[in-house]
Amino acid sequence: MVKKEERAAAESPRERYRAQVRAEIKEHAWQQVATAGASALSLNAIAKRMGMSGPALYRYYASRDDLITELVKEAYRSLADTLHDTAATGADLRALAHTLRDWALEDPHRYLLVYGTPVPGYHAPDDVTGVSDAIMKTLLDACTAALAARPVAPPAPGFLAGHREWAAGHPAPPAALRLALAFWTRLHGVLSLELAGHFAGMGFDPALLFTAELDDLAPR
Amino acid sequence: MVKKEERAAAESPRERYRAQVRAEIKEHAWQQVATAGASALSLNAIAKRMGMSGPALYRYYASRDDLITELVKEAYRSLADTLHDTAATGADLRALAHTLRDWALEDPHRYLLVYGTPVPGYHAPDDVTGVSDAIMKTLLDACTAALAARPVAPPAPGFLAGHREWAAGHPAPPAALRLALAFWTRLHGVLSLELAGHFAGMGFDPALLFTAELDDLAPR
DNA sequence: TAGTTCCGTGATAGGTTCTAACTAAAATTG
DNA sequence: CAATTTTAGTTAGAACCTATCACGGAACTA
Repeated sequence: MVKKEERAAAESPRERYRAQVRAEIKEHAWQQVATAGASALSLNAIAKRMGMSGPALYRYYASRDDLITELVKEAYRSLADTLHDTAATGADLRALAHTLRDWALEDPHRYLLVYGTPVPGYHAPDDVTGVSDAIMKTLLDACTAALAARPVAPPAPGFLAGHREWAAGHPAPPAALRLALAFWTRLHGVLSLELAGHFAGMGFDPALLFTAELDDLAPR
Repeated sequence: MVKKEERAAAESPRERYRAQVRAEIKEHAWQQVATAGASALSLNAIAKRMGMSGPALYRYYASRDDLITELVKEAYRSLADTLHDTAATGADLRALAHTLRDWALEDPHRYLLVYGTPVPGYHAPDDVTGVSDAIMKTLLDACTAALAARPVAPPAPGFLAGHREWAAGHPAPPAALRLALAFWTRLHGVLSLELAGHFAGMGFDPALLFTAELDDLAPR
């Protein structure tokens, strides 16, 4: 009864098929999420569109929440990778912000899946904390660099002196922590209100407001 | 066939009964929203808890979306009233911000119902625009007063010069418009991330971050 | 008291997630 | 190569959900 599949990385054709079907399900799920939001995700509809009948999907995802969790994790990873790639080109904080906005506008529901109202019942799995840390790391790097290049007066550190375990040992000065937090919350404030349609009919371009907030965070 | 009920404010007992049942339904709905969020709202569950069977509720609310819309409008009104009441006592911008935060923490799902991810399918009715304007008016009043009392350098107006139709003819200077917008988006940024649990495990008090952002908006 | 209006019911249709039992095919084993 | 085990997908069904309809009876009106 010893598993013989321990032959390192060689995947059996069954596993490859399984992975492919899982990917196809996710693909349909993303399409559904992009058009109607996460709460409108229906396993039945996906199954029908894939030509198989309802319960078959439960071979691939234990539950609807499981699939949604997978989407959340993928979205998180996508954002982390996108930001990391931008940062790797030596981009500054401003470029990072525009990358974030582009990523959000590319698929608004995907952004809301990560940073919006938590979906019905599920709890964010522990897996995302790692990815979340990765996002925070690139953000902290950029903030540290921005402050080193132009030590503009930050919005005052203060309460962060004693609480920096969330930075996961990142060697960023308190001012960088404060800047990263402001970067995150302020840009999310503008972005989420824009994506939720709260600026509709106000007659100004949300992009300009985003840039204005960014100017305050990282002057050009 | 001339309606005789036009006798001013005298309501027929039927109408009173109807209004009372509608209120009771809303009460149960709020309770359900407060515990599990708007997407978990179930007409059937409410009916059962009220001791009557399913379809009876459709005499009082045409659909589930109708009930949710009612909740959204009520939440909007509640927020507008609360802010207005605070402002009426001569409170400044900082007090207004703390009123907002208290209101949000009092029932997080109610805040998310207004400013969070839009619920499944429905579209915000036009009724809310009036209440939204009322909120904006008290906010603009406070911002104008704050700038008059201490003309601290605002985060630069700029693009708002030409677009101020959303202020609904309010006699606020562009700097106040910019301040109001920053007030809204920044505090929402902190609040929504806090309510969604994104600060969990970071080891700092969200209230302090909120205050820090507020210090930047309206120095004490 | 007679008439009308309206509330609440049960039945029904169609939707969802998800479990259970069964079939059939494929991979692994002897 | 044959037998066995593992696995994919099916149908049936339970337990929910929203929403519509027709009907009986209660309540209000005149």
